[in-house]
This record gives sequence, structure tokens and C-alpha cells, in this order.
Amino acid sequence: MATGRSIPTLEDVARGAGVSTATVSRSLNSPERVGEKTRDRVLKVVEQLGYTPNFAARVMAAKRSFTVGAIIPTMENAIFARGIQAFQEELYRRGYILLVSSFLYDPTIEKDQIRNMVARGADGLLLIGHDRDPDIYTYLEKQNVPSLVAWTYDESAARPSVGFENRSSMEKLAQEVLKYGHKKIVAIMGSSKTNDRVRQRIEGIKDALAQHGSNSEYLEVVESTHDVESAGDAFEALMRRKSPPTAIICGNDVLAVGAVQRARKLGINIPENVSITGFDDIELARIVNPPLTTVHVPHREMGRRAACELVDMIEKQVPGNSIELETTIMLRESLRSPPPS
Amino acid sequence: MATGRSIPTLEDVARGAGVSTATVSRSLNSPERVGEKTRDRVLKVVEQLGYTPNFAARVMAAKRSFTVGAIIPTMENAIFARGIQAFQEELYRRGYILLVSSFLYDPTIEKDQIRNMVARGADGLLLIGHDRDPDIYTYLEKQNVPSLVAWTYDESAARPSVGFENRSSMEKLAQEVLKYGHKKIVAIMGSSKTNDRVRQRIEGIKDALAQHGSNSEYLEVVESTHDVESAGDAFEALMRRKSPPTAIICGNDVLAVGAVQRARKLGINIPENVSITGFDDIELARIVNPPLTTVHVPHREMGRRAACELVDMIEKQVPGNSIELETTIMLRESLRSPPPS
DNA sequence: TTGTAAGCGTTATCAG
DNA sequence: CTGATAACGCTTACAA
Repeated sequence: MATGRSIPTLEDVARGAGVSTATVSRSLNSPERVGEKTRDRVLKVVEQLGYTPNFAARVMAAKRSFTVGAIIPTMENAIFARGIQAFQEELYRRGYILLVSSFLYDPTIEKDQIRNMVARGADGLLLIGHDRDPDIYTYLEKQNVPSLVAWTYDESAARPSVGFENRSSMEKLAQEVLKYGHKKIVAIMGSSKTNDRVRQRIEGIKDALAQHGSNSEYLEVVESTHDVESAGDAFEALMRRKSPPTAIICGNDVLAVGAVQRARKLGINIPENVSITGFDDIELARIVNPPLTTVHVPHREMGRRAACELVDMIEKQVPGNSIELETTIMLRESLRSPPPS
Repeated sequence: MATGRSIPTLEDVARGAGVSTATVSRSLNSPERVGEKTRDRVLKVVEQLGYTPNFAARVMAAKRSFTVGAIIPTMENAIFARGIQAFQEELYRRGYILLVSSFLYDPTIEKDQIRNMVARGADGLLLIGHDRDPDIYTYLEKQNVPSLVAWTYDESAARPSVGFENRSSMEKLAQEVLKYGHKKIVAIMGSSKTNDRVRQRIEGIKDALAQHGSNSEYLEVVESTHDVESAGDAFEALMRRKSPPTAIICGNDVLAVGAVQRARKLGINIPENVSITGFDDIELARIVNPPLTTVHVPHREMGRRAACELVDMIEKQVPGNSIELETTIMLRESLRSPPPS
């Protein structure tokens, strides 16, 4: 029945210090509004009892949770792990804590998790990409929970985002591929179904082709799931064709690494036989052999800036500004001129 | 003043459905205890109003938050990212949500974050390794918050853990190194200061040396921080010696990759000139050239099992069982016989 | 099966 | 500067 020693509450502290609960609360939250002597006495009792405020009660009374939720595809891709790591560090610095959920690229799960986090009183939400059921945005507005989109920057979007231009970044990369004289280019991309970043990257490649006078309608895109193995399969299928591509633009580094590894297994030389490019510039990109030509994305910076912006939105009750981060093309050995045909 | 439309509460639903708040609560939490007709009516109103329960209020009333906290060194190391990913997936399946904090290997921050999570009403905590200020355990007991240690398995420890034997795993690996005839072995490890896993791995190497008749006191351990660059520096310093080691056992794959990459830069061939081993078997281990001989750790399995166990501890109010997971040695090209001297 | 009402531990308002 | 006291929104005996 009795759980032995129970957890001390504000009231216990108040009793111990011979003051009211209000005074204890003030001593803790706005010490300047309490007499020095009283405060010291209160803090001593707090220490003695090992009092920790009850969070739920505080949230309910203050209507603030100092909690931020992040709903991401998966932590297993280093781009999210890094970005979220930086996001969390900045949040911690500002007195917030992070609730994390991954939805494994399943929009239904994502939706569920968004509701869940709101219900749990998250003060704000970090979302990846703009592309989701509009109901979600209506819901968030109704609940008055600010949300910020990251991993993309889109001026045309209605809501603020912190990230980079997926389309033009990929275009720059594709330009490089074209400069090397490639004509037979195929893209291996993750599913574009509920993923605006993927769609934009595809558009970026087409932009480059169009500028180059190529007929961009001819861009072939092979869809792959987000893992090394599946990208390897896609790569293998392409290379077994009678007339294989001379360059393969992958949607991200993980896919590109999958292609490179499979190439090695098949005895296909990169870049002699075929060029491969990635996107993100994760650690893997420099470690794989040959190192990947890819687009460098400042993931940590993005996470950190997103945290700053989101906290501002929460605390200042402002709509939030979009922030564009620059990407840079990293030219490495996986790209070179096509083999003489 | 008036915030326009405000968020619907239980009471709004009750009013809308013409029932009491208790009935609404029951319709949501234990539907079987409510008449079918009433329940349907209630749920319809819930839908209409877009009602979501207020989490803080629920926590306060039920004294349960369905939230679990994980306090890890960093998400940037893939071993934690993967393990935590699986941990979160299982938690989600069981109706819990995950609060994540990283402490960047700083025990002061860790302590702070533990208190923070407890204050926020986490129902249970996942911690990495046993090694921390005993006050923390006293505190957790006093607050009656169950905690589970992962990434290690230690029978001798007072508290339950889900993980693997760091010591004997490393011993197995070191045995392999010795089998290849290496005599000059040096270890590059992360700081062992507040890290029992590191200490155990060092002991493991010594165990192997002792069994092999070598004088284990002679094991030299070079300390590195947890990044590729620092490991590279350590490696370089070792190889510049008059009499460099023939095998370098690294504390984990990240350090080993740092050594391999630096070797390439210096024109040192692995494994011809020197063997290198890792620990963890993250993706990187297979992708680096040459691929690493390392210890495979079932990170996802560990995360998943930890979630199961921790939820059991929370729900059944039991002390919790330790679970030992098996590791396996992955022999790959980075290890071979020492060069003829 | 349903309703009533007493908490849960804070914060915030308003007096003093 | 300090103290009462009313919320905050939900769960859960207990009663009907």
C-alpha cells in the first residue's frame, strides 16, 4: 500500500521551509521576486528533500512543456542522425528537450506520430520536407503548435523551412556530370511518392539536361528503397543491359555506396567503366573506394539553425523565417569522363 | 485575449455527446466498459471536434507518461543510431514514445539529463554502460524510476543490463590477432575514464595476451577521442616510431577507420605493413578498404530487446532481467600475418 | 452502464 | 515580498 518513501512535492518543501507553495514556486522559477533569506531557506529544503518539480503538473499549469518533437524517416541514415544530434544539442542549450520518432518513410505512421507528439504537449515540431497530407497542417494550426520543415528550402512553400535547395543543388551536380561528356545518364532514386526532396532532385537533373540541350524527357529514373542492397540491385540491373549508362546519379550517398559496392563485387570498375555520384556527403562518401563525387550538405548547421528558429517561433510566437543553406559540389574520383564507346 | 478557437477538452466532448467526462474517458481508454451506443456517439464527437487528450493532464492523473528516456553519448556514432532506432521502433509498437538526449561522453551532462528526464516523468530510462556516479542510482531508486543499462552485459553488476560481454568479445578478437603471430600489438582506445566498456575491452586484450603467455603488462594503450581524425593522429604517431607495431587493435570501428584512412594517406599498406582491427561491425567496416576484421555486435537486436525488457520493468514493476547477446568475430582483410621483420 | 467528485502538483492572479 | 486560492484537463474510486 504505502510505497515507503514517496516523492516530495512543492507542498512538502513549503511545509519544510514554513512558507506557501507559491513562494517555493517563485524561489525556483523567478528567484528575484523572493526575499534573499526566504529563498535560501527554501532552496536548502529543496536540496535536503531532493525535490524535483513534477513536470506534468508544471506543463498543465504553465501551458508550456519545453519539449520539442522531431519526426524523421529514420535515425539510421547518418544525415538524420547528424542533423538531429546538432538539433538536440542546441535545444538542450536553450532549455528544451527532444522527443524523437521515426516513421520509416511511411506517411501514415508519420501522421500518427505528429498527433501523438502534439497530444504530449510538444511546444513545437520539426518535420522533414513539405510533402504531407494537408490535414496535418490544418490540425497543427488548430492546435496552435508551430512547426518547422527542414532538409529542404522552398521559397514557394507556404510554410517556413530551414534547409537547402534540393533542385538547384542536384542541378549543379548534374552539370558537372554533363561537363565530363556523359550522354547516357540514369538516376537511381528513393521513392518520390511522399518525398518532395526526391522529386526536386529529379527535377534538378532534368534542368541540367534541358540547359544542356538534351531532351530532358529522356531521363530515366530507377526507383530503389533506401538501403544499400536495393541500390546495388538497381545498379546491377542497369549494368546488365545491352547498352548500360555511362553515369549513374544516385539520390543520396547511401544509394551510391550500394552501387559502388555492387560494382566491385561484379568486377566493374568505378569510374573507368561507369561514373557514380551521390548526395549528402556523409562520412561514407569519403571512405568508400573510390570516394564519391557528391553534394555536400551542412547537416549539423542545418540542425542547429532549425533548433534556433523553432525555439524562436515558440517563444516569440512569430511565423518563422525560412533559412537557406548553401551546398557545395565535392568532386571526387567516382566521376570522370565516359569510357570511349 | 480570446485565442479564437481553442483546443477541445474532455468536457467539450462530454457536453457534445451528452454524457459525463468519465464516460468519455472510459470510451477512450477502456471501451469495453462502455455501452456500444454511447461509445459510438462519444467517438463521433471526438472525431468531429478533433479532440486529442491533453497529455500532461493524463500523466498527472494516471501517474504514467508512456514515455521512456534514452541518454546516450551521441547519435553520430552509427552504433547508437541503429540501436536507438530499433529501441524506438519497439517502444512505438508498445505505445511508448522516446525522449532522447546525448551527453557527448560528459558525465556531468549525463547526470543533468537523467534528472531532467525523471522530472519530465519518464516511466523508465535507458542508460549506456554501468559506469556513473552512484548517487544517480540512489536518485533513480528514490524516484522509483526503473532503469536499464545497455551496450554491455555484466553479471557482476548490481543492476540489469542488456548487451554483450565487452571483455570476452574483445578477448576473442585479440586471440585471432595473436593466432596470426603478432607480437607487437598496440591498442588505440577511447577514453576509459567514465567508460566501463572501454576498460573491459582493454582487459579483454590483456586476457588474451596472458593466455598466450605474453606478459600482459606490456600492452600499450593509446588514448584517442571518439573521432576519425584523432584516431588517425594516434595511428600516425605509432607508425612513425622506430619500431612500429605490427597490429593495432582499435576500440571501435570508427577509430579503426580513422587509422585505415590515415594509413592510405601515408602510403602505408593495410594489412601488408600493419594489421588493424575494429569493434562493432558498423556499415563502415565493410565499406572501408580493406574491410575491417571486427567484432559484430547485434545493435538492432540489442535495442529491441532493451525496449522489451524496460517496458516489462515498467509495467510489471519487476527488477528486470539481464540479457546477454552474442557477438561474432568477423574476419576480414585488415588482419593478416605480420610482415617479416 | 453511467455519473459524481476528489484528487494529481504546479503556476498565476489577486490580495494583503 | 508573501499567501490564498482558483484554475489546468484528466483518471478513478465510489455511488447510483
